[in-house]
Amino acid sequence: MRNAASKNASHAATRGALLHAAADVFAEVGFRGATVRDICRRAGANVAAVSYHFGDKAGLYSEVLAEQSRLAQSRYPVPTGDDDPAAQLGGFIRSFLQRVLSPELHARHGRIMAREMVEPTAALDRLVAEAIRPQSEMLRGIVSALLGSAADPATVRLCGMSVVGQILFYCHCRPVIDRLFPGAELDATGLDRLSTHITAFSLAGIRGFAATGIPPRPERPARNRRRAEQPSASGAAKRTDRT
Amino acid sequence: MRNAASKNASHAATRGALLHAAADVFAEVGFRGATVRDICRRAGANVAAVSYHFGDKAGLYSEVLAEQSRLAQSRYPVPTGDDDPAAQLGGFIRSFLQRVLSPELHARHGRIMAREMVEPTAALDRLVAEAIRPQSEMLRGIVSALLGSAADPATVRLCGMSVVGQILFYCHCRPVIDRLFPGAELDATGLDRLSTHITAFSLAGIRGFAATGIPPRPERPARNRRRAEQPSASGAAKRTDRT
DNA sequence: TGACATATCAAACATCTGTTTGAAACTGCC
DNA sequence: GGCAGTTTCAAACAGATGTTTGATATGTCA
Repeated sequence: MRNAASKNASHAATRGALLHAAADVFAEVGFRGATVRDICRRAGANVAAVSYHFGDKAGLYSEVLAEQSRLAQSRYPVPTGDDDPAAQLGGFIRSFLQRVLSPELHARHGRIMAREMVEPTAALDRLVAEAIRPQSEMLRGIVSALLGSAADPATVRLCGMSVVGQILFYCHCRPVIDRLFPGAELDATGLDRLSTHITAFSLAGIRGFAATGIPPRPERPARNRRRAEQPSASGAAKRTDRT
Repeated sequence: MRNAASKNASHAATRGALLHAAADVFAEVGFRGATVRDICRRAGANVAAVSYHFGDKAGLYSEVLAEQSRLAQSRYPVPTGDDDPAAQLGGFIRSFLQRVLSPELHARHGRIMAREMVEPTAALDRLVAEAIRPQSEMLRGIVSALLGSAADPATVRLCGMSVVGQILFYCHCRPVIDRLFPGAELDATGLDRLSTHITAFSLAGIRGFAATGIPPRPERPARNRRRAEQPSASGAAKRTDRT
C-alpha cells in the first residue's frame, strides 16, 4: 500500500487502456450491448482485467461516464465572462454544442450521454449531481437575467428546457437526422452555424416572454382538437387551469 | 391457404398478445434488454411463439414499432385545418407532444421511439420512411409559411429542428428531468402548459428570422472563445466563413 | 368419424455472457 | 538470488439467450 504509487506503471497503463476501449465500445453499442470480452480485446488485456481493475462491468461503466464528463467539461467549459446575458447564453450554447457534437467528443461523450439519458443506469444519479445540475443552474441564471428578475420560475425553467432541447436534439436524434438530410454534416463549420441559429432562435423566444410579464398563454395557439374523443386519462383532463 | 382466414381465431389472439406484451417489454428495457422468454411469459404464450408468428425477435420488434407508430398517429393526428400557419404550428406541436408524452402513449410509443432514435436498429429506415419523413415535410411547410416564401431552405430546416428539439427533449430526457425537477409531472395539465410554451417560444423564435430577410447571423451572439486552444480538428476550424 | 393443416408445447441446442480461480509472470527491494 | 506483493493470464463456471425440434393438441372440412 505504501509503494503502490511507484510500481503501478503497468497498472495505470492497462487501466487507461481499458477506460479508453470501454468508452469506444459503450458509445457504439451501449452498456447492455457491450461485452467485457470485446472491451478487453480492444484494450489488449485479459478478460479478467475488468474485474480486477474496476470490480465489474458496471464499475467500469461508471468510471467511463465520470471520466468522459470531466474530459468534455475541461475541453469546452462554459465561458464565464461578465458579459451581458445574451452573450452568456451564446457562450453556453456554443460550449454545450461543442461538448456533445464536436467530432472529437461526439463519438464518445455525446453518444454515451445520450444513451444514459434515454436508458438510464444506476450511474445517472451521480452524473446528474456532478455534471448536469450545475449546468442547469448556470442556464437558469442566464435565462433569469434575460427574462428579468420578476420572471415566473416556471417560465424560466421552461425556457431553459427549450434551449437545451434544441441543442440535444442534434445529439439524440443524429441517426434520424442523417437519414432525413443526408448531406448536412456537423463539422466545425456546421457547429458554428448551429450555434448561431440556436442562440438567435432562443433569444427571440425568451424575449417573447420577457416582453409580457404574464407567464403562459401568450398567443392562444391553435387548440383545434378534432379527433381523439376518449382520452383515457380524462379525469386529469378536467382540471385544466390549476396555475 | 384458402381457409386461413376462417380458423385463425387463436392465431390472431396469441399474435396480438405477443405484440401487446412485446410493446411493454421493449419500452421498458429496449430491444437488446428484452428477452423473448419474458415477452412470451407476459403474453401467456410458449417460447417458440415468437419464432412461429414473427420469424424472430427482430421481426417482432419491427412489427411492434410499425404498430405503435400507426396507433399513435391515429390517436393524435396532426389537425389539418386551413388555419393560419401559427395555428397550424400550435396544432402540430400539441399533437406531437401528446403522441410522445401523453400518459397513455409515452409508456410505450414514446419510450420505444426514443430508444430507436438514439440506438437505431435495422427497423429505423422503415420508420423514417413511413412516419418521420411525412411529419418532417408537414413541419417544413408550416415553418416555410411562417418565414415567408423567400426564406432560405437551410433556415427553414433549422427552425423546424428547433421546434422538434424542444418537443422531443421532454421525451428523451425524461429520466434526467425527473431527477432535476422531481415535482413536475406531465399529466394532461402539464402537457397543455408545455404545448402553449413551446408554441409561443417557437413562434417568437421563427418570427425573429422572418423579420430580417437575410438567413443566418441575426444577432452577433457571443463569440467569446477563451479556452480550448488545440481543437484537434483544427484543419476544419480554419475555414470558418465559407457561407 | 377420420384425414388434414394449423397452432402450441416442453425440451433441447448451441452460443454467448459476466465473473471467478489458481497458477504464472513481473516488479521492486533486501 | 530470493522474497513478497502486484498484475496478468488461460481456463473454467454458471447462467441466460435466441432459436429449433419433434410431438401433441386443436379445429375444420369431407
